[in-house]
Amino acid sequence: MFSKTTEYALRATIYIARKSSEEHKLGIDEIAKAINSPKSFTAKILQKLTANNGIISSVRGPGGGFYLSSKAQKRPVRDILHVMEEDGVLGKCVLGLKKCSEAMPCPMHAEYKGIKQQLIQLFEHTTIQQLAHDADKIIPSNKPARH
Amino acid sequence: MFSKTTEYALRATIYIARKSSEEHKLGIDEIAKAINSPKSFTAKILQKLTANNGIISSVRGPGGGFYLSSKAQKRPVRDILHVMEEDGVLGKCVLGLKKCSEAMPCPMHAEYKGIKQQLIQLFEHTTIQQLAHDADKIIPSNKPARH
DNA sequence: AAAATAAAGGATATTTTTGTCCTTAATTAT
DNA sequence: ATAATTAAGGACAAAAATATCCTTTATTTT
Repeated sequence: MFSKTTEYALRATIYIARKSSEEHKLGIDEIAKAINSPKSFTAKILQKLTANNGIISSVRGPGGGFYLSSKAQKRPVRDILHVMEEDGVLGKCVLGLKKCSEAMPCPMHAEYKGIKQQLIQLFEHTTIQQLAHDADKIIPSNKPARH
Repeated sequence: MFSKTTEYALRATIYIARKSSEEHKLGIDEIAKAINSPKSFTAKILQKLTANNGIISSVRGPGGGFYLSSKAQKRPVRDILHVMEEDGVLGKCVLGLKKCSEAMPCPMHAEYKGIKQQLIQLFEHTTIQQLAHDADKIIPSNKPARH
């Protein structure tokens, strides 16, 4: 469905959401190892997600690393796809036609329409936080409970 | 969702289903033009779909070309994906995890599960013929009516 | 038999995606 | 100030996907 690049982006962001906070940032080594992705390549992806007040926050130097602000946590997963310039795949025609619409439908349009809508809804309505929380219900993270 | 190769495979097969018969075969030039794909590349794809009693039938020489047997018409669209070795994408984990299951779910598993099932069902239950017929309802082909 | 037609197949080229490595910049601790 | 740490960024490499071209084989027509 998505490119490896986007898969890494999703996995990394969700991992950071689960395990980090502004007080406890994560290094690229830990992240890449945890999500099983090539380190330098993942670094590039995080750079992209970090650029111009993006989804992920980062700080350089000792004690630095990546984390997700609580505001970012509430953003829809689709925002990750958008930064990776792959949110297009959600609405794309299954047969790859550039002009495929209600007025000019491809042969699969009617059959695929409903699924496409659900896909868009899923990524639009699901927040990063929700996924992080879901994951924590199954495999609890080591993120310290706040009190 | 799919690679260009698979998109061309789907478009070409559906086009052939609509416009060809054993008595009226189609040449690669017509097909590539009609589905808006690079000719030689499409030829390779058709080769693959034709190989060892595959989905598409072909005959060389004058009057030759590609066509779909009525038996092939009744095959599910998933068979095209299978030949293109891309049927895996339907069941694949959205986050690209190799081990993602009910027992070891990825963070999106629960949310995506239903959509994945629908996707699989769609490609399994829809036949090439159905799509060709759907398309004909909108843009009638020039396929001569049989009587 | 020869010529013409059309797919099959091999070799190669181009582009995109994926991945690595090294240097630079920022920040902190000594 | 200096050294250590960590992300940012540029240049390059490898692999995969996409695309083109040319030759061969099968078939039909002349």
